[in-house]
Amino acid sequence: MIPSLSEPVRSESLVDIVTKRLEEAIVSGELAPGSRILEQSLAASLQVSRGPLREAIRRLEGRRLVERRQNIGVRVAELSPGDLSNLLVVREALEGMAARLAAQRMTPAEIDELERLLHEHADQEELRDGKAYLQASYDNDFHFRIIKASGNRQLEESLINDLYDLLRLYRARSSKAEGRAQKAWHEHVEIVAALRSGDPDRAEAVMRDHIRNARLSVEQMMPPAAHD
Amino acid sequence: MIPSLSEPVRSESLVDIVTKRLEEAIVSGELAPGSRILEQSLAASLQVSRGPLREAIRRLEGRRLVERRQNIGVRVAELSPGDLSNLLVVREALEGMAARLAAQRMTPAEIDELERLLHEHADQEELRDGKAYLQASYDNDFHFRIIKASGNRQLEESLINDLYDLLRLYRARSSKAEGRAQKAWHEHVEIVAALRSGDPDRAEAVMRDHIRNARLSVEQMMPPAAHD
DNA sequence: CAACTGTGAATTGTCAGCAAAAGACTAAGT
DNA sequence: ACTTAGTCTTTTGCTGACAATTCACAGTTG
Repeated sequence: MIPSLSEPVRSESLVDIVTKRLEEAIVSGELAPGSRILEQSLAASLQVSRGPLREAIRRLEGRRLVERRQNIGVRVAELSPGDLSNLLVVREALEGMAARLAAQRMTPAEIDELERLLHEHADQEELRDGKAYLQASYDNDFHFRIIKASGNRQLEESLINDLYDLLRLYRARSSKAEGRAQKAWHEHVEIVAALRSGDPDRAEAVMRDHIRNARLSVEQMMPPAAHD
Repeated sequence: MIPSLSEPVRSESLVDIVTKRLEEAIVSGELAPGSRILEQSLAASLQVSRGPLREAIRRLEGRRLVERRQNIGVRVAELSPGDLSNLLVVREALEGMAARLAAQRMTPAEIDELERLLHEHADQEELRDGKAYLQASYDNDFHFRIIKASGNRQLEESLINDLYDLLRLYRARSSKAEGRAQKAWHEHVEIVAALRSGDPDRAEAVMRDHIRNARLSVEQMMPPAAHD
């Protein structure tokens, strides 16, 4: 494809590229949580010098995706089961609010689109013969749409740029709870219904229930000693 | 004071020092929102080379306190009135949740302490002869205590390390609404009462009302055109 | 006189090298 | 055998220099 002439020729800075690459590697599990990052070797394999790499790492530090210890080195952040539970509490608060705002702002057309997504996924799931399965991309898409429909840019950034990245840190190794998929899908149906009703209180309550259930399901699978 | 022997002798890295210094300068208004940061001159005045300064800036980038544009430079983040309003919505969601959790965890002694803070401030305010005044340090202290009492480290970091810094960006230039001080104090009384009752729903509702009122007060003072 | 082009200064982006700290390994001593 | 001291290697922290880009301003042209 020929790029538009109005677009800049030059690509982003090395720091931007490296940041994205690292972010991708971390949330995908390519760089495992807790694993150490060696500047020299990583810089070599990315074909950049240590300067830009260090700056990219600093940015991820600000977003809590990596942790640095003085003169020791950088590690990919590691979430304890307790941290995960705590993050899901934060998510419950924020996405509950997002659903509240979305209920007041979403157009019927947008809600239709959301419902279409819902049924499309239901069909896919039937093909899989009832096997517990909840495709992450569908789930993300469903939630992202509602978050974006909130019309609150700060809320959107807090959730999508910060919180979801941290959550994916965990999701990279532990898959979703087994029996949750079908239940979660029905909760999505409830959410769409609440959004269509336009009732902010109901939308927030239903969304919070949904995320709270996800948290309880996760907590049930965790070693009880690790709850703190 | 003599430092504990178990503490390291060496100070933090230059990046850590510069990060703190910049953060302080930004939230205090010493570096005004929207103002440009020149690496060379700032590095010179801080007596460090550009490397550590750039890394510190990258960290603040990750926290959205500064914004960088390719080959142009770095600016201190600037919040529109709409952004402020949006941030207060996020705060309402998060601190509502913090109050909910705190209601279930705070000991009577902690609540007494909170109440002591409340009345101490009331006395100070009487001395000021009814003049509308809400000391920022008191207000922060009040809210911080509840946030920390939530026992949720992720929630605490989201609020204190991220959100409050962004909010202070704005507070640096526009002071609190005039008539709010007394009302806000009474709302604080309500919050303490709710916490003492141990009822999570009530605690969350009262805290959300409090922050929502603050937002509405701010929105009233803003140019209506800027609400988006 | 307006608009465009070209030149130079200022600023950001990147790199390589040096200094300092931490970690690993060996060897000696109790 | 276990601890301790010493040395060597690896890795991080920091600096200065160079390259690339942007911005400001003057000169030129229509």
